[in-house]
Formats: sequence, structure tokens, C-alpha cells
Amino acid sequence: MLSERQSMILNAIVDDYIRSAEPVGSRSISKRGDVAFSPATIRNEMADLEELGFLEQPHTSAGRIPSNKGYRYYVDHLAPLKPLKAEDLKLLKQLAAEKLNAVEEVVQHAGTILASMTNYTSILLGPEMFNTSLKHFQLLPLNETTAVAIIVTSTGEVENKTISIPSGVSASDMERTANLLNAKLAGVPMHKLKPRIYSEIGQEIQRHAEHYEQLMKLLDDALISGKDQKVFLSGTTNMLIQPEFKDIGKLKTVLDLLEETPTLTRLLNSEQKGIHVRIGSENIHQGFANCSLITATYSLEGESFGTIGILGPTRMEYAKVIGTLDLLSRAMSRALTGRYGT
Amino acid sequence: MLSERQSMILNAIVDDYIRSAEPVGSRSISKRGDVAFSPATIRNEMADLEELGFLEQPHTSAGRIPSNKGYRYYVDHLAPLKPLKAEDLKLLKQLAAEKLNAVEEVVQHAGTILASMTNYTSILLGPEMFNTSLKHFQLLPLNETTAVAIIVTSTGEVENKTISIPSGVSASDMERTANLLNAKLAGVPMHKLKPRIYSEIGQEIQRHAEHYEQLMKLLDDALISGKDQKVFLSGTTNMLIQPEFKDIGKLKTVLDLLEETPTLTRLLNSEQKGIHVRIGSENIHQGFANCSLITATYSLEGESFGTIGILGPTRMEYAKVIGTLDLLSRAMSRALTGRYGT
DNA sequence: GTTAGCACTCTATCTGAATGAGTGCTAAAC
DNA sequence: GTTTAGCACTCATTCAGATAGAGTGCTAAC
Repeated sequence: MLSERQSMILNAIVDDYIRSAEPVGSRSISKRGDVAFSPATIRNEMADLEELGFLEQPHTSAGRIPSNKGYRYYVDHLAPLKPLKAEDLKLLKQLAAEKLNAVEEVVQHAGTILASMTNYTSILLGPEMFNTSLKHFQLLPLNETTAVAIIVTSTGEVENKTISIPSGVSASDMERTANLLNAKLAGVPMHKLKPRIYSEIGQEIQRHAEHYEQLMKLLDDALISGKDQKVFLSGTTNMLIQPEFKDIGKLKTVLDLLEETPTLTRLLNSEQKGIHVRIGSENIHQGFANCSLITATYSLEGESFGTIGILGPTRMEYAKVIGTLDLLSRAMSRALTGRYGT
Repeated sequence: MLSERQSMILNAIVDDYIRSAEPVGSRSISKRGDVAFSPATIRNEMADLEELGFLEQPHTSAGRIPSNKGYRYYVDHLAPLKPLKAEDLKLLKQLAAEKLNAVEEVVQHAGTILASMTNYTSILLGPEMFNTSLKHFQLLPLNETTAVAIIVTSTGEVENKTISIPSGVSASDMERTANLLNAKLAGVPMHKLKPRIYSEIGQEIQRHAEHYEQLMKLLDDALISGKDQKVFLSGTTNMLIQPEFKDIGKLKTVLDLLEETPTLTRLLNSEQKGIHVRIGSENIHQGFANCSLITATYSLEGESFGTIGILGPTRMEYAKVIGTLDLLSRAMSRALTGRYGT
């Protein structure tokens, strides 16, 4: 492992580089004050750190920049969790104070705040269906051929889907079916809905209405929606101000990826509870090779509920972002539990 | 006005510049073939055109580039409506063929196609509330303090809003109120909803339920939503490939503006029926000074319904975009009328 | 009215020199 | 043995000057 002094030097280099985005030289480290050795000594250590893979050198006569391994060490061992600035705390309090009714509004607003606090891009995943249950189901015919299916969840999320009515199915058939679902399945977790329909409701439908097959087909269509978590993006243009993305090509790669909702969902969903940091190539998608992603989960009454992420260049203000994310995820959990807890 | 020959030369210059993004010289015009004069003659005409304000010169020894006035003349007089390429037509047909139920899906999909066909950014405005009517209204209590209000329009759009229940209002109060609205106001145009509530429903509520004031307040809250048209963006990253936006500063100005939904709504809504071209400073917002916006409207049974826009640099392929937009707006109108027409 | 010819202008590109930040090594100091 | 001063060396960046090339405007000839 690294010696005390090596740690200090690595820490100083990462810190400086995060601020300046320029290779860090031995002299500037020596002058910082927190590493009281001469440039020559620091140079020797830097050579060692490079050999160990924690640092890289763009070219022979340049300073050093952290490698992914270097960032990883920095994050795992050193990052001192600075307390947030007063003005940032005020922004966070604002979230709690605002009178937001719908979960989606809370999530959306949290994303905006996060992006403006960090100057990076925020990616938030809305509530997982997994943890909400059915509040109300409705089938509303629009004309002879199409109808709208509306699902309301326990958290007040409304999903809707326009479907075509299978031939032969009447308005009263649909009404009866919807009533049946509400009577039998209100309160059932969303992810258990389909199995329950097949096991219980099917027979009931068969008894009460004609066109069993068609009605089941219709329900199948109606319940496909809402499967996917909603993705909220904020601060995408913050990517533009990062010097590592002054190259339009790299920028486009990242921005294009940010438009792909499924990619984002996959990216954020792969984390368990708590705060996680993925640095550069540790990211699943290789288009994010120059980026780091820090994620946290928020919850409703202890049940993990959704994910918050901050995407920025690998040269990211880890300490600040981790601190912010930690506070914000707690604030969100509190806000939601206060509103929708039993 | 311009002479025949001046027109030809202006046309050639704009055409060349749209392709190359580089100032156009007299020699290259002469070599194109369609203006059979020597460079010297063309130079004389170019000097005149510059004096008249149709052309600009970046510096003394460079070629000419079109001014906004030049583009305007090009668009108004010259742009020959080229027939679309076969592959593009196929893409358009695809839109008609796809089985899309909801209006929003049609709009969204049209935007994607448009962006990929033109390589610019598409901005589409969803249906105007103005032209849809109420299909169904519902109030669903979530717990003691909050409820979800759901509005379904004649086109199958579902708007929902979570609201807090004024104290004293009971579930049965809400149910009765919702039933009343459905009975009395189904089929009423959305924009007439509020006036009708005040004039007719108010008294009814007063007769049937307690807490008149609170219920009216609740309805007021519930109907605020859905006021704004939805904005669909596609191909924002196409801005990055335009050489005029290799300057990150300019790029950020435009991309930031694209995130401001109200600005976009205002921008697109200011047009009457048909196709319109706004060039550079003709745009309302001065952040779009380097851009041109081409808009078209789509309709349902002749009633103007929403707007489609293409945003690109002033150096835009006007002929192609206008042609595409014309076809697409017709295709959308057809698709919608086929599905939701009476 | 049109065009060839030519001087002139201005940008972009290349070259080479100077600058300076930073390293690695060696030898002396602690 | 550890630390540091000193020095030669490397490499990117910057700047000035030279050059090439694209394009113009003007004049005079056709």
C-alpha cells in the first residue's frame, strides 16, 4: 500500500488537478503548504506513484495527472467530506420547504437543484414500479376502436396508454372488467399485478363477460405501460463548460448517450442501496469513458425507491458531490415518507 | 429589384454557401456552369449585391456570404422545391404506417423522423387545449390530505395533477362534484371549461354539497394543469455538427434556450397557419440570432392543432426543409384526422 | 456590356527561435 | 539513509516573420 507521504502527495495532486484541469508539477505541490517537502523529494515520490499506476504523464516534460486508479484511491481513502456551503444548504432546505404534491415534481425539482449546485449533469430515476401498488384502474372508450387505460398508483402517479379495442368487446364489458380489477386488486403491488390477473381475475372475467380472450389481450396491452421508470435529466449543458469536452466529438458522444433513456435506466439501476462512485472505465458504457458517475438511492419508508445520479468528467469534485448527494437523497426520502408514508 | 442575372448569382452564392459553409468567390460561381459569365463580371455584380445588402464580406480578400436579407430573398423568390429523395419519402410513409394510438406518440415520432431526415433540431408542439374537449374528469383521493385530479380529453390525452384536499371536504363531496362535471360538461371544449364551471356548476355544487368555497378552490387547482402545450424536442445534438457552432459559447446559448420550454412555446405559437420561415434576427429571441426557424402547422379536420418547427443555422437547407415540413405536416394531419376525426 | 490582366489585400500556414514549465539524475548536506 | 540543491535535458506553447493562395477591385482592351 501507499506510505503516508505518498497518500498526501496523491491527494494533493488529485485535488489540484480537479481545480485546475492542468497537469500538476512538483513545485506547485511543494508550495501548497500541506506537503512540506522540496520539489525534488516530491518528484521522486511522483515517479514511484506513476510506476504504481496512480498517476499519468501526458508527455515527458509535463506535470502529472491522476489515472483512474488514482481517482479511485482518492475517493476510497482520502476524500474529506467537507461540510456544504451555507448557500448550498439553503437550496436544499428549499426543496423540503416547497409545497410539492406529486412525487414526480419532487424528483424533478431535486434534479434541477442538484445540477445547479454541482454544475454537473443530474440524472434521476423516478419511483420503481416495484414499490408502488395499484390505487385505481380505469378503461375509457374514446370511440369505437380506441380506448384509454389509466392506472393510478399509491403514490399518485398516473400512467396512461391509448389502446385499440379488440373487435367484439363492448363498453359494458370494459366497464365490468375495470370494476373487477379495482375491487380485487386495489392495493396490490404493481409488479404482482399481471400474475394476479392471470391466476384470479381470468376466471372471473370468464364468468361475467363474453370475449374472454379479447379482454385479456386488452388488459395485457394496457399494463405494458408504466413498466419503465421515468428519467429526469437536468443540467446537460453543464457538460459544455467542462474543458475536457471542448472537443465537440467527445461532447457529442456523451450528449447523444444522454438522450438514450434505456441506457440511462440501465446505468443507474445497476446499483444497490447507498452511495456509489463509478470512475471512467468502471462505467458500463464505454461512451462514458471520460466520465464519472456518482449515484445514491432514495427511499420511501426504508424501501429503496429510485436513484439519483450525477454525471461529470472523471476530474470531478468528488468530495462536494458525494456530500451533496448524501444530503439530498436523505432530504428526498424524508420529503416522500412525510407525504406518502403510512 | 434585382435583375435576372443578379438573382442567378445570388442564388448560386447562397446555394454554394449552404453546402460549404465557406465564403464563396467569383471564380467558383463562374465554374459552376449555371452562371455563364466570367469571374470579373460576376465580381462586379457581387459588389452591387453587397451594396444592396444581400451579401457580406468577412474581410477584404475573402469571398461573399449571404446576409439575412440575402437568405430572405433566396427563400422568397428562388428556392426551388426539390422533390424529396426516395429514402426520405420512405421514412415519411413509415410514420403513416406505424400503428400509433396516442396523439402524443404520433407527434413524438414525427419529431424524431424529422430530425433524422434533416440533421437539424426539431421542435414540435403538442395539441392545443383550445381544440380538444373534455372526455372525462375524475377526482381520486390518495389519503386524507391529497388527491389526484385526472382529465381525459377527446383525443385521449390524459393530464393529471396531484392536489391537496381543502380541509372539510369529504370523499363523497369530491365524488359528487366529479360526477356533476362529467354529466354537465362532457364534450365541452377545454378552454370553455372554467367559465362554464363558474356560471353553471357553481350553483349545482352549492345545492348538492357542503363546502362550496373549498370545492371550487379544489377545482381551480385541478384545472390549472394541462394549460400548457407539451413540447417535444428531437435532434438537439445535431446542433453540434454545424460548423457555426464549433464555438462552445454560442452553442451553449442555443442549447440552454432549447431547455426553456416556455420560450419554445412562445416561439412556435406566434405563427398562423401554413409554412413560415424566420431567419436570424427575425426570430423573437435574440439568442437565436444565428439560427433560422421554419415552422408549419398540423391540424385535425381543418382546425389548427399544433406546430412543427425545424431549428438550424441561418445557413440552412431551406428548400429541403420546407419540402419535408410541408409533406410531414400533411401526413400528420391525415394520420390524426383518420384516427380522431368524427 | 463583357472580360483579361494585374496590383493589392488579407488570411492561413509554415518555419524556426525563444520561453518556460517540468522532469530525472547526481552529488552534496543533513 | 533520507532529503535536497543543482543542472542538463525534454517538450509544449508562443511569437514573429516569411510564404502561399484565394479573392478582390480597377483599368484597359475587346
